[in-house]
Amino acid sequence: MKKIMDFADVKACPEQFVLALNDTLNVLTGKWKLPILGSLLFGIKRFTDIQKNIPKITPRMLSKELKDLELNGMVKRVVYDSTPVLIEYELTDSAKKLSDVIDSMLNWGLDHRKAVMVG
Amino acid sequence: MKKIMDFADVKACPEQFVLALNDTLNVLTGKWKLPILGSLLFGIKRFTDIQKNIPKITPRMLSKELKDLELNGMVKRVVYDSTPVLIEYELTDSAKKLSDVIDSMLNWGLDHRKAVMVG
DNA sequence: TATAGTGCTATACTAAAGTATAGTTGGCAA
DNA sequence: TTGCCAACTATACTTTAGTATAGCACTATA
Repeated sequence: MKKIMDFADVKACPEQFVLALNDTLNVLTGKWKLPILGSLLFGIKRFTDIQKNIPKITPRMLSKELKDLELNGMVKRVVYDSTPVLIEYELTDSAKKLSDVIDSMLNWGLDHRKAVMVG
Repeated sequence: MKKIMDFADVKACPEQFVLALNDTLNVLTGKWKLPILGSLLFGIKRFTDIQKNIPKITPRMLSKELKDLELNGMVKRVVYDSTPVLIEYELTDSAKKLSDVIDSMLNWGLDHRKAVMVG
């Protein structure tokens, strides 16, 4: 996997900051991460529930992205050993706190649109 | 160009919010946008100055990204009709305000790292 | 026995993002 | 007149991201 960012040469920015920023961008970018996080914000969901919220996603991508989000501590995968086996996905506390970041992105985006309109 | 996000089916989120969030992500994602913005945060720069700050970027990518950032109202390109012709790049006011967003991303990233370490 | 639902995986593909390398235009300095 | 600097552009390429389509293992229901 290639790193999205490479700040190695922007000396003024300490490495831990680069890494932290990198982490944040990584859990937000790509076509499907925000929709998935958005779907899970409304509560615990199963694979097919998320698919219903995001009809255009393929099972391959949903599976891949959920794995990725799990690896990055954004999503908890809970397996119920019932018949049939049920699997639930839920956001971690950390992931829930992302909404503050999203708010600030949203507000900047709205302001920026206004600024660009006015020119 | 393909859209990065497609929230069309996450009904709860009004379109203007989707667009604004989309805009914010678009000016942040990709391998080089943050390094370039970071370089310009330290002041007005010329093409080769930015290249010196970010040695690994190719002129093709720098040119492409600067155009993109200009189109998105993040960067102003000023041409001095001197000999030789000088060209300067500087951040717009809107772009400077991005540092608040970046701060919030940074803080979330730092917290998240701690949370994941402990977890 | 056939069909359908759940939670996926496999294979093959296209499209977008990024890299490598060379070349251009124009002036200028040695 | 050779070579260099600035600010790029052109072409070809590789890598990563995302899509399309099919199928599997298991169980329940008709």
